[in-house]
Amino acid sequence: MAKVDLARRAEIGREKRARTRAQIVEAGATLLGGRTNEAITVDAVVEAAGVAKGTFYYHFKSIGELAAAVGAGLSQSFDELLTPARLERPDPVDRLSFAFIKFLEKASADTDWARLVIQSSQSPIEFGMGVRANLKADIEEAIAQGRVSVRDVELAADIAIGIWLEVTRGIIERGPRPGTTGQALDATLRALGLSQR
Amino acid sequence: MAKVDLARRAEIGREKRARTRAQIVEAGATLLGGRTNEAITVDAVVEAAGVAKGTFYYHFKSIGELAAAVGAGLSQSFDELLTPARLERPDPVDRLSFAFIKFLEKASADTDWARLVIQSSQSPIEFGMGVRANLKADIEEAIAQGRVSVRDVELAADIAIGIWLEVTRGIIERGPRPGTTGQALDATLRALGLSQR
DNA sequence: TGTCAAAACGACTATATCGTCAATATGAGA
DNA sequence: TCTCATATTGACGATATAGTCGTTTTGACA
Repeated sequence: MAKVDLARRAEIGREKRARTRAQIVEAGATLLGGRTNEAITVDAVVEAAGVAKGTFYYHFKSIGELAAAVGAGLSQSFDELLTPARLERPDPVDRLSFAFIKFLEKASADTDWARLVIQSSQSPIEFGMGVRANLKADIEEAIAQGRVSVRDVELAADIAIGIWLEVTRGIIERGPRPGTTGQALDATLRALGLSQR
Repeated sequence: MAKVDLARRAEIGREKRARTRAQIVEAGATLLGGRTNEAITVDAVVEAAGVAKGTFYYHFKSIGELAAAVGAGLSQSFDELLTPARLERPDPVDRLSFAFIKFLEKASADTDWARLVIQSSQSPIEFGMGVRANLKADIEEAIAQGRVSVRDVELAADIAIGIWLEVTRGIIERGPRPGTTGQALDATLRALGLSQR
């Protein structure tokens, strides 16, 4: 009777499910990044993803849940950009500088990604917090070493994040310019009052 | 026959019109500042303003037109904050510093205003452009005097605006802290590589 | 090739929001 | 008090979007 392997069936299901789900998440990311101010609709998402409406609700309970999934993907892209190089850098300022440059290069190369980050930065609910936590840890370490003139960690984080976000907006708006990345980093380090090691 | 003064009638109308219109604009400003991500609705505006739906459409063609009116009011508040003091300051760095401090103080004192500015900064369509133009003029003058190490005016503007916006977000999020305003200004001047006169 | 559980579909109802318009209210001056 | 141009009202039909659900398709495996 039990001739079918139910576990295998479920696995197949999971794989197919993952493909379609990825389509929807990608469409959602594009729409979320490109919106001006009005909210995105389920109809717009399913049209962009090329799936039926029922399929959307099979995968997500609401647009909010989709947005959360997009945010999770964004978090992952940040981690992938950073994690490998973080461990091998003992100096907090090196880590901070590396991340700053890396993110800015990514934004220059992938405008859609940049738009999405900018949009997501509006709601600091979950995604931006991880990045900020890393940044704050680096700054705190540098402060402890007496190398930062801005004493308030939160303020220092705001300064670095603010410069990064607005420079990224500039790249989106006016395109990447040679030298911008390095100059932006230098400006940020000066702003924090960082003395070289 | 012509016993009524038509011009006077029209004036009365204009006054009453202005009052109701102001109510709607104020409600719109609150909603636009407080929104998370979904678009605001006409129904929400009329409820907040305490007027009927028809009244909204009597004054505005759409939500977009209301948003434009709110943006115009915001522009005006910036000008009022600045203009009187701008003319009597010959030094561009003084002007820039004054504006930076003034805006930050205003944001600390009036959180609703700050929220609205943050939200409006997303769409650099018209409102933010005036502020940016002033800022760029000041920076350009300082660059011409050889006092700024960041040579790209657009980048310099992005840096100053970025710091201001994110510090303002911090104030909204975590409340104003003593010393933040001055430290943020110092950091901005360092970021731009400004040497004192 | 047939089976079947998971996945996808899309038509449908419910609800929200838009935008209109005929009717009513307002209020300064005659 | 009456007039009337202007402003305000809110019910209404039109449209857009949300969310449901019975039906159909898919595809690995027996």
